[in-house]
Amino acid sequence: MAAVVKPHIRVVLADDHPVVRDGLAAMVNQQPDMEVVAEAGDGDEAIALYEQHRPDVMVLDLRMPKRDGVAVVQRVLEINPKACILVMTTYDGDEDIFQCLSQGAKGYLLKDAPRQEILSAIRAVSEDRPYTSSGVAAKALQRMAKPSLTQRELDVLQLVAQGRSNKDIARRLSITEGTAKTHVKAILTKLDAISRTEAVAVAHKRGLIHL
Amino acid sequence: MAAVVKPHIRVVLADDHPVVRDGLAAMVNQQPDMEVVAEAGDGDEAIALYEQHRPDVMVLDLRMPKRDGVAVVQRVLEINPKACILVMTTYDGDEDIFQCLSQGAKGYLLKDAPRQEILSAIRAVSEDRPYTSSGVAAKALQRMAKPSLTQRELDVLQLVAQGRSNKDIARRLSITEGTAKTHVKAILTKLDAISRTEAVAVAHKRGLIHL
DNA sequence: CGGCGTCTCTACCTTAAGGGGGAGCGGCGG
DNA sequence: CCGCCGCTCCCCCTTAAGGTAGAGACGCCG
Repeated sequence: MAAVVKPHIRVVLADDHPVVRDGLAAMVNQQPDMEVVAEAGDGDEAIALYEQHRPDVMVLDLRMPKRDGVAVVQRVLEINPKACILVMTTYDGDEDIFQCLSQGAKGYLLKDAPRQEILSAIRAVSEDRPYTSSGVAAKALQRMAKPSLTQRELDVLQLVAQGRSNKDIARRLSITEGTAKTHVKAILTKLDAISRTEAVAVAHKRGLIHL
Repeated sequence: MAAVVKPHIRVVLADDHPVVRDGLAAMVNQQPDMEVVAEAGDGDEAIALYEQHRPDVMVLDLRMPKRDGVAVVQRVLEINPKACILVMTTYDGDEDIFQCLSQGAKGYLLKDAPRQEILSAIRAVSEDRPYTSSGVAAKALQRMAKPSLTQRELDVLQLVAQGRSNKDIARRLSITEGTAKTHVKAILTKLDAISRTEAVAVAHKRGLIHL
């Protein structure tokens, strides 16, 4: 076969909802310059299909069974550091998107974006141009200004969100109750919350935790 | 025009994500006996398009801007008590589905359902047969066994989930702090939680509140 | 009408949570 | 090498939260 003048953008989709995959596939396959070559329903499948098909673009849902978007981005970039990954999510408060982008995902997209935006995002990423949904850049700046939680604090926050007491948290993390309180106090300060329950609300809104 | 032997099932879709609407539309329009006649992106639009097109089936997302699924079900059934509504949601813990079903929605569906299930649900509802996603019946029974919260308790719970203190809740609801505590205590008992934070976690898991 | 559930309020008591400090220790980078 | 940061632990103190118990007012339904 001779060289094709206008090669298709080969796309792999990964989303746990069949209806979303169908929607994306319909949109993509309607384009003359795009083609869906595989669809994955969970994180493991996404990685396997990436390796198998080596697509130009991978469209990846952030929340998936077995392995979430962040982990998939990591693994795929290990396989191919030049992989073009477009991360998709439902909620714009998701903290994970920053993790994905800083790890090397080329683009980020909200699921409620209109057709045109989704398609142009795929095109941009396929040409190795970064794409970020409107407003995300602004959010990134806001986020930079706000104090970030340490890993330990995120561990504690997770347990707080489950309704655990300081004593309970201490037991689970093998630390003293006093230390647990210290972490909780740090969390309250950083999230600008008065009570642990408010901290959970704030953290959830910012996408620091997923209930 | 003569009578049609096999009339199409006319469907109106309502979902705030274009990609989901596309997916559903692609699935439905591929069927020889179905047809999407309109698509809505929010609750108000959904009601307007129902009135305008009088479809055989309305597929409705539970969480939508402007007016949520419960309100749309109510309004549409006021317009046409025989309307066939299929409610769709992402999370199976959603308490609202029971409200929709008891209000007269004909079917309930999870968004991560496979193509075949979605299509057969639409067919069932179009023939006025109820359809419920597997496991929902079981959940309904579980739910019946569990104590339900009063409206006032739900009001309090909502504020608790926002991280408000008892005193704050009392002010906002124009009651005394003691009464607020009484309500919170009732909530803790009914949800089988030790602390307010755990109550929020449990309530969120059961879909009693949306953060 | 008489009971039942809801919402309201009360008092007392125990425990957990939050605020304000200080301090030692290990790693990492200037 | 020294300082910064994260993790750990400790003190004391105030306040909020949770447990127990009782009671009055209203509306709904058998």
